[in-house]
Amino acid sequence: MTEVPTRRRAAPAAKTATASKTAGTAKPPMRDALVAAAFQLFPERGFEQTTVDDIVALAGVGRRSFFRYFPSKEDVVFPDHERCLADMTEFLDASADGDDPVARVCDAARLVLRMYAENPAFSVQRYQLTKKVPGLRGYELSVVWRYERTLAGYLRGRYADRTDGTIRADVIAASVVAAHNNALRSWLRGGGRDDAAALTDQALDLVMRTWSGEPADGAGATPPPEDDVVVVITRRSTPLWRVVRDVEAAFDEN
Amino acid sequence: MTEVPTRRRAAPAAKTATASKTAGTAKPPMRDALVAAAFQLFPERGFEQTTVDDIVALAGVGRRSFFRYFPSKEDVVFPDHERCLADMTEFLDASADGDDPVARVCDAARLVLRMYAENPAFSVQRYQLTKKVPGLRGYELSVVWRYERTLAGYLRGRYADRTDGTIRADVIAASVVAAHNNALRSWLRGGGRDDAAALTDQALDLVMRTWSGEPADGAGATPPPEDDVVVVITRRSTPLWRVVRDVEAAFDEN
DNA sequence: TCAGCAGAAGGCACTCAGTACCTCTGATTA
DNA sequence: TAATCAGAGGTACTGAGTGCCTTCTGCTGA
Repeated sequence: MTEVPTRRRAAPAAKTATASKTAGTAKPPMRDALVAAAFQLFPERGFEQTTVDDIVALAGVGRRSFFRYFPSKEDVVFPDHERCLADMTEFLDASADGDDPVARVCDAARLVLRMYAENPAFSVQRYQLTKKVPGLRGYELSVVWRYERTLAGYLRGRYADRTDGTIRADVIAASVVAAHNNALRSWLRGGGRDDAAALTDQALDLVMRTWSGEPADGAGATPPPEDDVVVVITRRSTPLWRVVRDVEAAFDEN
Repeated sequence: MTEVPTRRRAAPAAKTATASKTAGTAKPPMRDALVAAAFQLFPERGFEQTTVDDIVALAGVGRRSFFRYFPSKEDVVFPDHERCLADMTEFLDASADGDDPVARVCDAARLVLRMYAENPAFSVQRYQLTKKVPGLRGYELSVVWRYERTLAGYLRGRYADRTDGTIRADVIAASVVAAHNNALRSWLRGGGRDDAAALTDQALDLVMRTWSGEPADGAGATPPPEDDVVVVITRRSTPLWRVVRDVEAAFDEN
């Protein structure tokens, strides 16, 4: 049996969810059954060699039902992105004017990585698929594009007063997505065993250092003022709490 | 009637056949006839409402021939990208080590815009299509992705000696593509009447100012060289939890 | 308790993209 | 003139995706 992403989604299955409450044990909703069946077959035969008929036969449901839950065969490979996209939109909508816009979109990108990291085995399996199937790669690109446009839309709003607002928004959004994808891919290549959050932070750090805290209109990438930089030199053997204390002290200086 | 990239009507195919032998990459006229027929029908009925049978009927050729020239129905909408991609690869391969890598990829991006600008009417018509047909947008994304990977591949080579080489390459490539697309879209929205080159220069200027001429190998939490010493470079504005995470990640490395 | 209702699921038939395989035709060459 | 070869057409097939209708099931109100 194959792992299935966290059970969150369920627009059509909402009724079933409440109904299953009375029934005690929830029977696996059809959507999850289809994903499970698909991800049992894909690694065996490959994506293209697996027909929708194969999937519905294994799941024991009618063919027509497949397309009720997934508009296309590709959609079954990315069952959670709609939800994640909604989360990201919501997260950005909840942003305050005082926030650093760049930091905000970086945090929004972290939501996506968190979704992947919630089910490492599933994510890695999917990565194996998307790597070799051009159709799936194309689908993934359109998903990524929607994330990028969401981030860019937010930034365009925040940079509305700048003359170079839209282009700056687009470029920063692209940078964030590229950095995120870089981290995500290296995490996936590592089999999902590394610390995904740390990888992401490291990748987004370049974006933050480059784009964050640029108030002036039309100014290039101004390196941060010297006094803002804190250098910490320590040893691996030092207890973490002591490092934290020292960093905190350095931050508080002046 | 519709404009087509390189106009060559399909009539007696004999002479062109011998010509193509000498010219090497000269396009068979049937290919152009198919593109012309497609772009006559698409604006009338829409992309999805036009079947391949409609196109071949109008072009007066067999259905099988369509798929000999275009692997998919979408391909007929982007008949020149393969060539442009090859040009870009060639251009980057011809780069010298002394060149500024960022300036080089910006120039490579200009090649793409130049291709669009060669046939403004055709480009604008295609833009109208891709805007409203999700399938075509997806196809376009995969084309853009290939350009981006080409640029990133070049930059990865140029930044091979940097610790943050791959991520820097990916982020800069994404920035260049985003800036280019921003300019391209505003040119297309303007009906292809503005000065495309000027728009592109303006857009790429932000990328140049931001990324060009940054020799130093900057990094957040740099992985320890060989001994126990860990160097963390951060900024006061960075949230403490993130610093802690970076330090932790640096400690865990190796 | 039952009729009726609504929504979820199944079934059927259809369109169309894309492929495999074969034939035909016309030009070139031995 | 015969052999060959490449480009084009034709036929039949698979499989994704859709429209429409039927069936089932669980809920609700009389």
